[in-house]
Amino acid sequence: MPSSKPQMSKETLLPKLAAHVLNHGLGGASLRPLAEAAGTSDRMLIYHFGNKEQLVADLLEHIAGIYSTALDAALAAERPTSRKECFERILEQGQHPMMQPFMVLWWEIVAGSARGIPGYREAADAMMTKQLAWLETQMPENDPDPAGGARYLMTLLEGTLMLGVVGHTHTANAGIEAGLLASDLTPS
Amino acid sequence: MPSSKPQMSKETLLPKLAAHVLNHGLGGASLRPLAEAAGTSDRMLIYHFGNKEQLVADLLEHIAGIYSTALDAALAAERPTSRKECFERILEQGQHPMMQPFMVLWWEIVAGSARGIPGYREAADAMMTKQLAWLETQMPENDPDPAGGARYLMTLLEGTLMLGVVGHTHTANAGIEAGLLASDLTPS
DNA sequence: CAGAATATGTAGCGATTGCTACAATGTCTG
DNA sequence: CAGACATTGTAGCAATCGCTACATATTCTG
Repeated sequence: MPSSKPQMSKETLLPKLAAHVLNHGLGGASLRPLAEAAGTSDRMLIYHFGNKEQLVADLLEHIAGIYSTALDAALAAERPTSRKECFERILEQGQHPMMQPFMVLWWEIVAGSARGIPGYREAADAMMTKQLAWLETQMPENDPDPAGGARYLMTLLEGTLMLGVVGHTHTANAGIEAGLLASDLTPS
Repeated sequence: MPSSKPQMSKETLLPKLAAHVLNHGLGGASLRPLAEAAGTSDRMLIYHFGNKEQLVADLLEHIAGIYSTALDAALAAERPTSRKECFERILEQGQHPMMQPFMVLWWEIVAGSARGIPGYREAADAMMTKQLAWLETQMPENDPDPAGGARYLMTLLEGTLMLGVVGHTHTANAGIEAGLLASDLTPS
């Protein structure tokens, strides 16, 4: 019998759990469907994580880690030459259909963070911190204020994403056109 | 017996339901607690709204209406003199403790909109449309592009609020400082 | 090999979920 | 007043919830 024991643990479970959560949401997920997606039982999920709250917290931390490594792997080959170009590249990437499940989950994390559900805020904070650091590396080389500029672009980016989610892409686009151009300090 | 019949209906129920939802969330709300908060029974909620999905949709529409009239009543006495002042005023208002329950609910609505839950997107869209129109009336009198400026400020505002929710107020503040000042087209 | 510790299956508990069947009140219209 | 219709209470159903008790298997340790 060459079949070795599956030997489940938190670490082997979390990726499958994360995959399920990305497709079906986090708040509405219950133990039995989660367990089935991970090839185990609710009984074992409680055994490994203690309770559901801890499972969700661990899961959020894991997802934040996934996001972090995804950003590390997404360094652009060539830097943009203006803040506007930088903004548009990143926005395009965030709106890519491949990113959609993650974006849907992201807003759930934001909502959980606002409501103070344990684990949500820490995960959201970590992801934003990571994104900010990443964005700093993507700023135009000749930008006079890369740190401030990255924070500025990030604020605009998050606002644009939110408006997009509620069907106001046009509003954000017009806003970007009216404001970002005027503030693009990048020397041309 | 002078006590007249309460005569419940959708219209008399919705305000009490909205109050409960503002304090306890929308997604996690179940019929029996909602009914108790409204002084009735789950049986009657189903009777009046047909099913829970319709109840939530009606409730969201009602809450959007509340938001709309609140904005109508919140016209500033005097117009700001710069985009930055305009932005800061509105942000301060949005961060007022009184607004907190509404903001918490707002992110839940955004998350529901992203996930495509019926009714959420319509309500979110309506509230953003209303806020945009209101913001246009609050722009500095001498702004060269009130329409575009309002959309620009709104994008920045929503980004700032989101970053604040996840513990990145400092990031948004630095971004505003670095970007909004440079793009303030208002003649001084 | 014996016993301890770890890992897993089976079965179920009490609570809550949205919703319904049925009956009993009203209240309004003819 | 009679009957139609609108409103409401009581009771409960099938499903699902997080979680646990108990027994069994497996693996590690002495």
